[in-house]
Amino acid sequence: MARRPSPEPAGPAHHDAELRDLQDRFVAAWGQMGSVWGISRTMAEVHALLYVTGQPLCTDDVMERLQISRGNASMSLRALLDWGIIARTHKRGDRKEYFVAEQDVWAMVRAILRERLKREVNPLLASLYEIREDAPRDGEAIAEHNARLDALIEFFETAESLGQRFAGPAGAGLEKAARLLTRAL
Amino acid sequence: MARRPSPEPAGPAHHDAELRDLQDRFVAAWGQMGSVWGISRTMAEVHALLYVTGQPLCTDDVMERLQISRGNASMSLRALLDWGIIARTHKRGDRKEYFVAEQDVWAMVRAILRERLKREVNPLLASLYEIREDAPRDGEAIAEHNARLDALIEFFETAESLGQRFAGPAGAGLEKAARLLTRAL
DNA sequence: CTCGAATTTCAAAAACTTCTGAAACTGCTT
DNA sequence: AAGCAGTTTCAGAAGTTTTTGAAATTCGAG
Repeated sequence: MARRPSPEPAGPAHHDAELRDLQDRFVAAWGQMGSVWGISRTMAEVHALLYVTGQPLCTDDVMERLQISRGNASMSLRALLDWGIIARTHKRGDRKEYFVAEQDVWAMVRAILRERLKREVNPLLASLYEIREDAPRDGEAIAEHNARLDALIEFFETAESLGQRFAGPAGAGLEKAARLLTRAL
Repeated sequence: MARRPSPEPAGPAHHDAELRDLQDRFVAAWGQMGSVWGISRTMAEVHALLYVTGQPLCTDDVMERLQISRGNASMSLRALLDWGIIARTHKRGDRKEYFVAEQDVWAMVRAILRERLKREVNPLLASLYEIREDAPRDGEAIAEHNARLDALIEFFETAESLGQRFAGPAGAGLEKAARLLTRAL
């Protein structure tokens, strides 16, 4: 069976290679970015590929296009599902799972923010609270130490609460916030 | 010569060990966090130590307290200087360099944001512009591809411009933004 | 229930990052 | 201008993360 028998009404043939090249360049750029954030380059590339093609792709498509192993493709796709920035789909009469990337950039960023708050900020706040609670209340050096911790705690509580408010899963919260700030003097 | 002959008017002796323990716990927590962001655990620990002690420390202090090599301490301190979240100082009649962490949390966060915009967002935007410019203008598939890139570009331009406005080196820009959002319905 | 396609898991290998420690360097002091 | 305290550099070692590929597992169809 042919791999992907013209997935949509084919455009002028000479554009296909060109498009593929542009997509590859985007995948590379986004992959670079990913490795600077906490996720692996490959995971970012898989996401980039799904985003930029805008089509449902299966594990084999991803493997072939990015030249990675089955295990790696499977792991990366799963991790992206956990982050909530890609979703499963199915094609009629095909047992395979296909994956599509969230196409709304703001929704994607909201999902990323939520996940990072959960993974990074919450545990940090928990540690800070613990440390703060075990601190004695007397002594000048201790008082200064506590003040420094409190300043940090206050900042992260603000971040957490703004995150809750503007990075919720539905709605235009984040986009609204951006507009509000853009217009503010 | 004694290492650090009571650097400030000593509090009750039994508190010193306790304070040290609290500081160590903070260093560990912040170090963890650092490794999730793009910086190395050690670099984050060095910063944590400087922040939480609030005192100027020299390379040897850092080496001893964190049990790391001279090279590592030197590299980490330098990287933190590059990020603009610690500064050099000197003590009268002492040839050594000492380092202090920025103590204002908001200023610290502004510095981190600025640096991350510069290192992560700017290069990505540059790549996106390049890819976008090389794209042909005709063909349906190409048009969709371009639309996806444009959505991303728009988002990162917004991020960049908000960053410019609210993460400037001086002033209360970021804190103001946070208050504005906190009060907004 | 059995078959087989699709997916997940995982131990080992490869790739990459961080750390060390000794040597090279810098620039102050005498 | 030699000595020296302090700092930086860097090649290799140690440690960590990522990737592979083959085996185990899942799950739908017959």
